[in-house]
Amino acid sequence: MVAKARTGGARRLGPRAEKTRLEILSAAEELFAERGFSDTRLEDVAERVGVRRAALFYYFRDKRALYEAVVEDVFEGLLARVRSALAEHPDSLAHAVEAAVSRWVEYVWERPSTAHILLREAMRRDDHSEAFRALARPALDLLGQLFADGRRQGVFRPVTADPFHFASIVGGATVFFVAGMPSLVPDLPFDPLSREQLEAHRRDVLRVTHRLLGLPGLRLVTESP
Amino acid sequence: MVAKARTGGARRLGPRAEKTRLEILSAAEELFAERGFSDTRLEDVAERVGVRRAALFYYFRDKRALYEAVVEDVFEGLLARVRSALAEHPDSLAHAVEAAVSRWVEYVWERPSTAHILLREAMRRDDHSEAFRALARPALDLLGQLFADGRRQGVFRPVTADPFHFASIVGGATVFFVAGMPSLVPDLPFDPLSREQLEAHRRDVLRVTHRLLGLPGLRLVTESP
DNA sequence: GCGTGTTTACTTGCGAGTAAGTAGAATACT
DNA sequence: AGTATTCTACTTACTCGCAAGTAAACACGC
Repeated sequence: MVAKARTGGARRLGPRAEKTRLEILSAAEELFAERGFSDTRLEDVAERVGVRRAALFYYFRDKRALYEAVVEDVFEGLLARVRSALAEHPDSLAHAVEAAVSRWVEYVWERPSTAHILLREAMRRDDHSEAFRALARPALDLLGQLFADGRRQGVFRPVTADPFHFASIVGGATVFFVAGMPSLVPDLPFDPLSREQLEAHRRDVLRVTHRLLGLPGLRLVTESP
Repeated sequence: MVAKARTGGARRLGPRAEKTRLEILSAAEELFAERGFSDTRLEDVAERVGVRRAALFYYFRDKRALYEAVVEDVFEGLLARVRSALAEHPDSLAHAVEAAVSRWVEYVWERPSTAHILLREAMRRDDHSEAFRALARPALDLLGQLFADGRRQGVFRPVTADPFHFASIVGGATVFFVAGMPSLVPDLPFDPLSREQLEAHRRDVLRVTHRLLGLPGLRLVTESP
């Protein structure tokens, strides 16, 4: 029986090849983020890597599989980041939430594909990527748990602090700030994605967090003078 | 000289035909919103209307022109709505802003295509639709003017109340609430787009508005007991 | 029998996926 | 060591299907 699946998926790769694979992944991440799935030409991905289109099929079964790999990569990083932020403050829920929100904002800013791809995935009416669901589920559970704890402990506003609405606002705000506003408002006197503006955004989002959850008497950790 | 442009654009239409044109526009609005430009098949638009695909070209020059028409339609409505809300409170900026935010949330909720299409337009890296820019510009000017007034009158927080960041948060939150969350969190125990949840969202967004602008001592108009 | 609205039946181009071939490195064989 | 063989990482050159756009014919009211 000669190898049936000559093409695509998991196989052992030499170190050289592993590098190309990562380059493909990263080129694809940028393009999928910028243009979305359908408007991304594999031709263009290949060109960025400096390789022929057909080479992509050596590493990934098809376009979809490449996309899924990208999604997985991006969201795994995100979830890990938020988790680690929460873990930094095991004693204070309020501080943990602040840290998590802060890190969320930073991650999205550092890797803007996150914002674009998250938005694109969120807008799909048909079913999501395998990869996406695999990460969305635990993320939501985490959030749910957090709110349950926060309300039980009396740290969060009793009734109106709701994970769903909180996530809409904080999630939406940052994702839109990074992925939407810059192109929406094209000729600004400042760079909307500069470090400075990021800090302004984070400050606002923390204020909002504070207000929505009703965190009692917390000075914002990163508030500027 | 026989008619050169047999196809597309502006022409006088009988009342019957005007109706079909509107049906096409509305079917296209839904599909473009759901799937985006590239993933929308004119075939499907036609089918919804109960007409053959080729008929669309009688009313619109090409796919792009149809899309532009949809965008124009949606955003004109939005801008008008917000303008009229502002006009309702010529004496109090604070109330005017609250009304505008409230109406914005409602409009997006009533016509969710707004959220989807706005997001899709905002994510484009290439240049926007003619129709979109034509509406974005005055909307932004309006916002800028509003903030200038608000700060001059001392109604808004002096330094940190910035139109760009404010729009990121309030705009992003609502748009994401309507267009993103429902599919992001698929099996919720409640309908995220019910009237009830809308009210919860609006309440939160007004709180956020209040906090970000530093509106002095305003009881939220729609706060529930 | 003429314009307005709609159809059927094409053309065309583009982009995903495939098949087969190949240079060169790695490994095996004597 | 030197030659043969196999594998790895690609390339070139196709196929194939789909969806936009076009041309010409056609229905139906006036």
